[in-house]
Amino acid sequence: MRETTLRDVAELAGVSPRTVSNVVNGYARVTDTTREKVERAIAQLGYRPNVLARNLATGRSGQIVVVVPYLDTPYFSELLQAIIPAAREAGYNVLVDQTDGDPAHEASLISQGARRLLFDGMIFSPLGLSQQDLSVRDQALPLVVLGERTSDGTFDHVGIDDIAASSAAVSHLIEIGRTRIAAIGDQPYPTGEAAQLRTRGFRAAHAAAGRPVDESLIIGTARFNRVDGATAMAALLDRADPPDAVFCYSDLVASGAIHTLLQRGLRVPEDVAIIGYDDIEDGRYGRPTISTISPDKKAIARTAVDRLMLRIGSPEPVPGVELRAAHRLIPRESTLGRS
Amino acid sequence: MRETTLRDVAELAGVSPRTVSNVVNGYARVTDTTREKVERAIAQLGYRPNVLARNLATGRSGQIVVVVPYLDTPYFSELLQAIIPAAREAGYNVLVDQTDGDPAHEASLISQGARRLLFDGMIFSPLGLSQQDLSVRDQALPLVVLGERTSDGTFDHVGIDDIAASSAAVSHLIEIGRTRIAAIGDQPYPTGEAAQLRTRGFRAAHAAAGRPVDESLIIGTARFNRVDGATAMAALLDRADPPDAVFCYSDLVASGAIHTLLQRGLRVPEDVAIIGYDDIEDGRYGRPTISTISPDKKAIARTAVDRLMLRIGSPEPVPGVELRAAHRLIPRESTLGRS
DNA sequence: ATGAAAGCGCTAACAC
DNA sequence: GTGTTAGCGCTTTCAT
Repeated sequence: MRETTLRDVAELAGVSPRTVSNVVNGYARVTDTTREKVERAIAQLGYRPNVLARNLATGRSGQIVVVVPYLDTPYFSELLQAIIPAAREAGYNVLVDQTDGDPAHEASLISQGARRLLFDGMIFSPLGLSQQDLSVRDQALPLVVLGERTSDGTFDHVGIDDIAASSAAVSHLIEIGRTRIAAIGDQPYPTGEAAQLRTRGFRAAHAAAGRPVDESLIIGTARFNRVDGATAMAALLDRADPPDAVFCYSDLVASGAIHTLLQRGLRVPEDVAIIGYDDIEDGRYGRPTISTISPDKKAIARTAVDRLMLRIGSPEPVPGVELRAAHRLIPRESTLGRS
Repeated sequence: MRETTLRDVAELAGVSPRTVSNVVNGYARVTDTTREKVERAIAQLGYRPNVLARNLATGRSGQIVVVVPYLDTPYFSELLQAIIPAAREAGYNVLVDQTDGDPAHEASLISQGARRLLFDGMIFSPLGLSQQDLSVRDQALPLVVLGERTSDGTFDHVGIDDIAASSAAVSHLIEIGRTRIAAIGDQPYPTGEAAQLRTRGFRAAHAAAGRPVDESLIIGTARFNRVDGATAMAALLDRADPPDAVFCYSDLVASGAIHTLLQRGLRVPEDVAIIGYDDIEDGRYGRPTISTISPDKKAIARTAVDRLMLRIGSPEPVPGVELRAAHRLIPRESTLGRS
């Protein structure tokens, strides 16, 4: 059986398609009697607008896509959890894509307009893409970038002040009296901009305290996963002069590091204090609970969606801006011990 | 500037739109010379098909929607992580929706066809919906249901054998010599079908071992989160006769339970052994690592997508079937201790 | 406030 | 193998 169309409704109600459209979309003012007639016809026929047809006619899809490197990384899933309701509130559905951090995949997503018309805008959290790559893109696509990037003026960037946040984390370690502080997660290459900001914060905190940085205590990792943290921590412990505190570039890394420490019979924070980054839910329930930097995810989500809506709605190009969400230091057991 | 259309390409190449369409979609065979001409024109104009127009013409959107209760629950994000690539392989994009377990939201998603045409099919993991509710739905929407449900014949259901899996978990606790085994997570009401299967497995294992079930050791929780596990465990420990083992209905519940135990200075598994369900990544890195039932998530994802593709592709209604993915018991430190 | 009609850009009968 | 053409169902300009 054919689906009932707007035209069917118009016929039954004895009005033109135009009027039905007006009623459905609440555009122009319609007489109450007309509206009622139309609504009765809609109800009677069980009419529901064909979104596909509307999309073609309007040239908009009512969808945005959110691109993250890994969906099963708690930070991203928690962020997505916040983005989806915000987008829905704005009348948009959310498509999700994950790139596995693959630079080629990421590049194709922002350059190719193949799927351009499938979504009206994109919220993108790049991983394998350098700042350079980010600028070679389809300018027509409204874009908001998350994470540790800098806007080149053609898109908005929403993040927290990573250097300040990292510095606060390390300062906290210094304040509780630690003297040999390591960092796990550096990525000193073009696509590692995110990590490098953390490292700069690490250095800044040392400088502020008048402490020298032991470069050998800055450990690189390919990713920010538990296994990376576990491995790096093991390497640190195998040295002659292990650290008494570690700034981990994510809570997952911290979780992995703690795992290694406990497995070797060391105590956290008595022997080694640990602080992470992201404030994922795990960190609040592990043993010990993980001290961390908490980015305001709700604010990030809302800001990103709001800016994207603004871009989508604006006929002229909107200049790209840098937007900072709040963050705060949350000390927990992994630096303060059991209370 | 207007976007270049298929018609522009046809004109430049000196062929009909039909032929261009054929080339783009690889439908009918096209002469090599013609194809080359067309492809050159496409490249020259930077033509890219308008997906919206194609959608309207074909009546299909090339999108499926995956609906889960909570995106930031590791089990679901891990599942989604597996579903997305599987769907992409089949040529589909994935829309994501989360319901917060809200029955009204869930019901509207499967009944209202308002957004029907936005996706060709749905993979749905209901939470607040009873089996009853599930049957009152838009029959036109190809649907695959995940989790602990039963197909009513109009949709497919993909899950694992929850009773057998739960029974295996509890049998494992019995085998390691535990005698007072509790269960955390029961939900003895219409929307708690999932939990009830686990409880049945709990009973089955006791029966198989010729043990009576202490009904007072079956603790209900509203959800399967860490906080629920932590609270329920505390209640169990406050009793005169605490258990020496607990079967938790999810790894998150197990994680919460362990949190409470350690906080009270009890040892896991020496004092209380814990086994969970889901095999989320956290469980492999906590301290202790969590014994669990591991559903084959990749298999679930692939099976669900395959079945959905089959439903979408079939003109006649496809009879709904029950599909079981594999599961296995993974004993870890929370029952076996440190190795 | 409502009607008539022209597309939106593509697909797919139907011919040749 | 390729051209012709009629929609897909809606929005929206232009009249009235």
